[in-house]
Amino acid sequence: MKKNPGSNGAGQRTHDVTIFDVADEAGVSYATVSRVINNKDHVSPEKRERVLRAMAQLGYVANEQARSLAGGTSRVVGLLVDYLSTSYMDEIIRGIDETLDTEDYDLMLYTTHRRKTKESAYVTKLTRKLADGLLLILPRNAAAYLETLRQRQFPHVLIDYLSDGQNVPSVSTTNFRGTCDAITYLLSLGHRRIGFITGTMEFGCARDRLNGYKATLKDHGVPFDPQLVCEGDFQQPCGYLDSQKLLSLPEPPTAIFASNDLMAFGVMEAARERGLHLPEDLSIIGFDDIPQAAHVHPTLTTVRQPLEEMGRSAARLLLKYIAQPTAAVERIELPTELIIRESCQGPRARSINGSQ
Amino acid sequence: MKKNPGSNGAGQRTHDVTIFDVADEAGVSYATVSRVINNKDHVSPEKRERVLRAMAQLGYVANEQARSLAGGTSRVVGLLVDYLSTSYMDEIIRGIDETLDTEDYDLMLYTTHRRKTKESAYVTKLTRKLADGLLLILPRNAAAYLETLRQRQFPHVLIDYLSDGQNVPSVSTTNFRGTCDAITYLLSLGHRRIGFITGTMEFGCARDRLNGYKATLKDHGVPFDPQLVCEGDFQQPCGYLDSQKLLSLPEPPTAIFASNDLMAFGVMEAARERGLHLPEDLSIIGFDDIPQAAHVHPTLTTVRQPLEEMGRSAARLLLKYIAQPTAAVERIELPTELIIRESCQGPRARSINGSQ
DNA sequence: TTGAAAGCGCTAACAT
DNA sequence: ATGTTAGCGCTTTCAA
Repeated sequence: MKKNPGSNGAGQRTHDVTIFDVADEAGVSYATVSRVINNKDHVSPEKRERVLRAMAQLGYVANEQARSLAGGTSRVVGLLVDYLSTSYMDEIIRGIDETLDTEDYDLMLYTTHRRKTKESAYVTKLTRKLADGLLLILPRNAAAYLETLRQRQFPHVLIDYLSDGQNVPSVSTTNFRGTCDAITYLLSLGHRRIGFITGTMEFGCARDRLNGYKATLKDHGVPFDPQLVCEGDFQQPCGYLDSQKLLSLPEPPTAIFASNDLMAFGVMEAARERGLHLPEDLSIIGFDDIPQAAHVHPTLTTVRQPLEEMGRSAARLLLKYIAQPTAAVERIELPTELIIRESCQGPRARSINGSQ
Repeated sequence: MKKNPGSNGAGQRTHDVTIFDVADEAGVSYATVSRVINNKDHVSPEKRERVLRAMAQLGYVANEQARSLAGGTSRVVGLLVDYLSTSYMDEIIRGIDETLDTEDYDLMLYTTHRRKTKESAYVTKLTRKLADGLLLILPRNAAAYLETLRQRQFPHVLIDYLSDGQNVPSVSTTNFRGTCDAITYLLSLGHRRIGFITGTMEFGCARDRLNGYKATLKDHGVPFDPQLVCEGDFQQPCGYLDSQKLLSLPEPPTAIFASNDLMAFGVMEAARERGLHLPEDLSIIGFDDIPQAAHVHPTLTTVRQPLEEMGRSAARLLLKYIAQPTAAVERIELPTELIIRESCQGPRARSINGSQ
């Protein structure tokens, strides 16, 4: 006794409307309905029209689970992130969303909240056909499962992951170059003692930025002073703390480069608390250009990463791998751009040009 | 000619390991394997053991799509949010995650990015068995689909949604009471001119906070001055702008209540830019107690919402509705708590006690 | 306790 | 162009 469409004795609807009901209503076979749903050829305009009307009338909505089971594709993309609280993530996700949306893909979110081991567990789960592909933003433990992903030919793209040497599908930006631009700019303003607050050093992007700093100083014949470098963690409080340290130096920096905007905000805070005027007494430069950067005071000069575009590129690349899993590994590197706002100017006292 | 398990002529594995393979390996029927997977009774310890071993050995992972199709439950919960960039969201999501994780549920994320109409579209989609339940944080357009959800008995819980009067499953906090506490505190410090920056007024929580402000003033016999109220939008730049306005008043406030921490940070910025010392020249109080509140300088006095607990409660309530869809509508209201830190003190000049 | 068998709603190959 | 049929991997009766 099948819980059958149509025949519901009592007043209440017993089940959701299926492809079957639509077929009934339109007076065609349910294969035809399937064809219409999937926009296949070989359906007469007239029947297509009838099916469409029946669908609308019945309020048919496809059961994704069933489509997935039958067709082997879930139209879901897994997204693995550490945490969500920064605009950095939000901007990237916006880009991902946008791209996936046009292709009618959904996003499954897994936040590890810094529980490193969660990453692998989630990856295993997603891989099992729950998702068609996997996007990872700033993964911490990628090495643990990257090989599995590759072997299983499970489509995946990493965002902002730089594994020196490894050939992994990824989207990143010109971290090295971007930092060079920033430091060069500071140098051109006359700064010679430039403080540097790193990001979390386990990330390749953080290392690249530090390297950019060192290389630029060297290029310009400015000696590298290890005292001017503090290790940060990409969080605002750390920027605050590190800059305290930097500003307490016997010979403090006249400018500080923070490896992301959030830490730059911390620097601003510390500077202001010491009664320094910005940017007269201290130039500050960040990295990312999150929306907030344009809204602090003074507005923050920073190295812009095209976050939204990173998300879009990653999603597009992933979609490509989903369509053809054997496509060659691509490593997309998007250009950064120095956005000059108000937070930097020439150094006050020991100015190179000795003015004032 | 079925693409059959086991019999893969060539070297390569043709398919993922299924319940079928496990049954083969363990020498039992696949129904038994299903029983083991679902922790059902009526399986001899010995066979259970064998199945378990086979599963481990083969690295079996269930296909959630199939389980869902067959069993009618997807073990997925949909989460609808506007945007992600604030700790507010992250904290709540952390709580949701935690609870769902223990019950082995996954989270499907839909970010509307302020595109109001997206909400309804997503709700329809999720509803169609893609998810077992739906969680909405601060929905903007809830009225549009709440009735449908109710009629279909689709499990859903709204977070921080206050529809005056409507009986909707939800989790919120004592917005009114929390604001009263904050204003009372400011009053007790001697403040009489207290600026108020509202949240987005379309949200019930924002309205409740404003009401709390008005009620408290009235209770204490302090006349309400409309000039002291500015409409905000829960974003930092707005806090900055609104406080500029407030501080430019002929008779500026000696304290400002911002309807969330983010806007309070904006107030701090504006105050500092004007050369005001905090908290001597201006007391500032926020709402939320996002992690950052403890890390700014001065540390922010604020009305704490138990964000993570809100997430947990909402998830728990949703799980309950999933288990029994006809359970009575519950509206959970969690208590807020005034967290006193450094950003408030008595007013300087026109002090009540006339000291200094 | 265990196995056999019938679907869940759909896609895709195969007929017609 | 359209219909028929065989599964996708699993849960769940129903027998045994």
